Amino acid sequence: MISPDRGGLRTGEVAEQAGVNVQTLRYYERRGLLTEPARSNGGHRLYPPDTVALLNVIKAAQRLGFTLDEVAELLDTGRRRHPAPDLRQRAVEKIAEIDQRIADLTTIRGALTEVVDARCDSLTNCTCADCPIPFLTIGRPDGEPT
Amino acid sequence: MISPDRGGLRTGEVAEQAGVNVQTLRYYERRGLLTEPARSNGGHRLYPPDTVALLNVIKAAQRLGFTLDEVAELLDTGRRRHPAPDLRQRAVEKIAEIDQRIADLTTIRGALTEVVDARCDSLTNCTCADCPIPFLTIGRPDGEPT
DNA sequence: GGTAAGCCTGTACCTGGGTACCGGATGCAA
DNA sequence: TTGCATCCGGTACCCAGGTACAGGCTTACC
Repeated sequence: MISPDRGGLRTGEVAEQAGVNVQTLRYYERRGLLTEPARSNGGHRLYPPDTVALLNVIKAAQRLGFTLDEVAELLDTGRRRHPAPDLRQRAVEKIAEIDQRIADLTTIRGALTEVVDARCDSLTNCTCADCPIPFLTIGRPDGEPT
Repeated sequence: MISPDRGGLRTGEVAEQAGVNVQTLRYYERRGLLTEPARSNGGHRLYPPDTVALLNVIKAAQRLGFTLDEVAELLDTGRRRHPAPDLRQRAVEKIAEIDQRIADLTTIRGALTEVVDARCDSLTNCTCADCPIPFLTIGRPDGEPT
């Protein structure tokens, strides 16, 4: 089952091999993650074979918490052969972001635990003693009382 | 500066006291978080005074990580005077969700640390020895190789 | 050359939590 | 009664990351 060489992979082939929707390929092209591929005489896209690997890299970067804009930028600086301590720099920043998110979630978790421990039974008319709900000040923008 | 009693608070008053946009009140009404208030002869909404407190409760619940749909449901079961061990139950489930999110973030953090430690310099053409990027299998749906 | 699968562009839609704008009606104080 | 602030309903828009559909063209295979 050797596929015929037409000078590149077709959208459907790339999409299937990368485990991605066909529409997503065109979406990534619009977003600048994929450069515009060659075309057949009839106007069909013909992707270079390493496109599949590139898509896997993109998916890996997404799993690392980078947004598509960030991935596009990283790929772009890579293409331009910048001096590029860029990736490490970005990774360090991402780690800080993640630490912050974990800290926030931990705070919220603590508040939820309080709600459970106090045996709150209602958001608005909780009958439990020392109900913590009115005092939930997590991340409240101002210190105003409830 | 005693405001005249017209049988309820106007949207602008509620919005200001709750620190919320006026549009948000109508949005919450559509979403079922606020019941439809009484109206003036001219059709203007007149909210009962405890609406401000209710909005604070909603905001607190949001900060705990509940979606608006979940808050609406919790308020609804509260209104219907269900037996309602509901809130506790939901809180316990939320805690489990949060634990999962923290675990995911921790995994990602580990992978990012690897990238930083290995001194990766490019997403696609990293020149570092033992580059971990191709092996980033975090949360990959299938075990297929990169 | 026929036919079906695949691809093309363009546009609209989805989730979640709102925000903004429009033209017209109301509320309220002077 | 006049004038201005506020409110009304309806609709469109924002973010991110896609997905879906319509109507028409190309490619591939027999």
